[in-house]
Amino acid sequence: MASQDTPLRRTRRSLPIALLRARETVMGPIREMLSQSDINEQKWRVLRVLDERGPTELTLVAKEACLLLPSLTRIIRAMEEEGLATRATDPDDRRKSIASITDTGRALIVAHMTESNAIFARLERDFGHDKLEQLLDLLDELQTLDLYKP
Amino acid sequence: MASQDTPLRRTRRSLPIALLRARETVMGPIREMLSQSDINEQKWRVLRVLDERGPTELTLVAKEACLLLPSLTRIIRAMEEEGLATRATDPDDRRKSIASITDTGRALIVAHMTESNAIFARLERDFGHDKLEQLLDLLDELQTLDLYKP
DNA sequence: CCCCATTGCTTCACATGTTAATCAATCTTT
DNA sequence: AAAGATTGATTAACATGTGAAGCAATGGGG
Repeated sequence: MASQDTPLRRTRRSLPIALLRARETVMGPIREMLSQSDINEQKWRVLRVLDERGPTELTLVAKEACLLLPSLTRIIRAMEEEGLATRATDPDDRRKSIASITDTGRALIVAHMTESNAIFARLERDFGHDKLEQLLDLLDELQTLDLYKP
Repeated sequence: MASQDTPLRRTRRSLPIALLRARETVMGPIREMLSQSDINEQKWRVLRVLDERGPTELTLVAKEACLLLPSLTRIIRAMEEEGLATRATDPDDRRKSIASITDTGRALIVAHMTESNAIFARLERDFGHDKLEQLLDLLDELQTLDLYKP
């Protein structure tokens, strides 16, 4: 019984948990939106990267979409089969594979753009423009830290 | 070719991506620490919840540890087999299952507490105490929003 | 008491996350 | 140019994420 009277770790606000919950708040509505198209959050991120950057090598797609390469390998294969993306070998370095979005993929973005914009408009309205910018600034700066043991 | 010259969506800072990257920055060192004990991030979260709250019903554990119940079912089963947690049926409501941490589980927390504290100390030192508090405030407030379609 | 909706949890099926191993292409070094 | 190291990507194995279905226990009306 003594073991549950004295937690070994102080109860305090946990940044990892706060980040998880905040993500859930923002992504919940996005996931709901995407569920109407048999597409998920990861494919949506890849689509947007390919749309914004044009043909892009997989390593960079993974970095931009916050995916590990093994995950991206599977996802991009599925997206090829669904006609959302195509791939080609980089002629200058045949190790590299370069992915591109298709017109079908673009159509999918178009189909969801209005609602996606509406979700972020609600975020900006309810949270406040300045606080949102402030939050993005803090998160951007946090990303630059290196917390691994010195 | 025209299709890749005109991204359909403006390139702008993405909150979902920023949250993912920030999480990676913070959790990377934690994962590295835990990898020395055959324990992962999820089990670590569950351990901490059980340590801080004492015996807790699974639904609440899931909420606190940011896990869905199907995931928790598997994780807690593994933790039982590893001797990190125990379970019992709530006598007042036999649908509920109440989980508790074991001494072995507590020992695991003790084993990592120094390094865990060091990681968060580096975070506070490099990021700044005030900015960290500010970030936590913003994230806490973000969590309270409801962005689902009205 | 019985129907029946609800709650708490589990199971299932499939997708992604993660690490390590593997492989081919490329680069470095000699 | 050959040996060794590195890079880009895939595969494999196992864990978690996720939505839907299922099941037992509970709680309300009628």
